Amino acid sequence: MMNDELQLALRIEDVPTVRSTVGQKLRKAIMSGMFKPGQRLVERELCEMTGVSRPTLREALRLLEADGLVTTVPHRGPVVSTISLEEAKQLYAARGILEGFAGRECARLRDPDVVRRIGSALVKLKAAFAADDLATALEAKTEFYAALIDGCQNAFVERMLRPLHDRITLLRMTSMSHPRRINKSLREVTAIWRAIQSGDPDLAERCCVDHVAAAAAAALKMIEQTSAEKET
Amino acid sequence: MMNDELQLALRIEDVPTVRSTVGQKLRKAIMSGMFKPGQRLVERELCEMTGVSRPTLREALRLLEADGLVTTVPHRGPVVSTISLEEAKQLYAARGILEGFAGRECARLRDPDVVRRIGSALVKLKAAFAADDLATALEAKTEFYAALIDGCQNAFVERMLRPLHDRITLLRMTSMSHPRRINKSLREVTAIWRAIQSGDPDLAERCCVDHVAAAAAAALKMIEQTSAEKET
DNA sequence: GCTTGACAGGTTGTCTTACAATCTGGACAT
DNA sequence: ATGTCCAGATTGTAAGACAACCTGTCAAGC
Repeated sequence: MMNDELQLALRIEDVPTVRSTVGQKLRKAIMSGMFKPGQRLVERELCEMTGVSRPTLREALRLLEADGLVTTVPHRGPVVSTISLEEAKQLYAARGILEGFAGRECARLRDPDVVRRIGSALVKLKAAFAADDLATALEAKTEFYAALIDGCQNAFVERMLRPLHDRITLLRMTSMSHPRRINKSLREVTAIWRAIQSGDPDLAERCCVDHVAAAAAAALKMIEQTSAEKET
Repeated sequence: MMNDELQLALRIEDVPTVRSTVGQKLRKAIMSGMFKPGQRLVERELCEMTGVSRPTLREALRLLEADGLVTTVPHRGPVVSTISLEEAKQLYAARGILEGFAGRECARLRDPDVVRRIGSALVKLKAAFAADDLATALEAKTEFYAALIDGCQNAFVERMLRPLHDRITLLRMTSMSHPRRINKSLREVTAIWRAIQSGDPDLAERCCVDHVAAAAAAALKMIEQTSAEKET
């Protein structure tokens, strides 16, 4: 007989309820820039767009709220979350801690499957970079992080890290960060991979932390620049 | 004129909407052991208990679900979350990372107010321990952690760490951990405080990590014991 | 006896409608 | 220009309803 918990876990993943579907749809809409940070999300409009009722839509909004993607102001309704410079710093700091741990654990466990996934994501990333294909590069990077996060074998870290990544892509929406950093970034993620492959936890953690720190520096610089322009 | 964001932040905190009130009520009910892990939460019963309508209640449940306090199985409804031994390990690991960071940051920033709050929580804890007053001791410990979490000045870490603590008290509900560890625990938190007070980030981090590791060891032992008894 | 299948009851998932409380923006008066 | 107040718009919440689905029971068949 099947393990009860496993059975439940599968069911939770597999059964797509309307609210989770709508939640995913809205999440994509926000992260693709269709809804911009600071924009109000009027419930009735969203209902018409998605074709669901208000109660269901509101439940879906709670999911996004929990991930920090939208902020609901009482009696004013949901708004796509904005982020201040200070908060952005904290966001990257938090990501650095967790991703450092993920890297360390990947190197410690050295699961062949994980190593393979990270490697293939890297190959794809390099190819996309060489071909100047930014869309594919973004996709490859997503795969890279997904493998890294899976690889640390910690459901809690996973559940915390995914929203942070989402928030960061949302942040990029604000700051329109140009991926000119891609070359340096490529070297950094390659270093992470090597450290994991060679099973060096300390090095892997350091590489991850450094990588996030570098990304943070670039992103924050961009934000400062943007907000400085706004002042003018 | 008041800063817009601050104004919003205050409003979000201050205006108690029915759903957040109900959410808090349910949270307390779960964490006080009124609802036990694994127990089904029938929506209509909860409606009658809290006196709110089903849509509102369901939104409140989404909040708890986001914190991991309840797990909603499609077409079966919400259940108070249970935790396996493996998950408990991951939970403590995640807490260790974040709390280590919190300790490090507290020591680095050395905010006088934070140091004071931690100190007074410790005094209260020691007094409660001496008087064998477990309720007050628990309260003091909550204050201690609250100060530590506030002190790291990172909203994201805060938002991640609080649910973890909630989950751990829920876990204690399962394993009925006797606080025999309190003496050792007291020494550990005192060490954390000293490290923070003396402004030694590395030491503070290590103390926090050790403290969580010790708590984890005790709790996991208890869980293993409990589940072993269950087998019989 | 054990497994399989169908049935009944209960619960959730979702929709519809409705209305009070509150916010927002603008007209108006000072 | 500033403050006040009103009307429109939107959210917060309630109530009722029904289909889909799960669970456990009970009978039929191997």
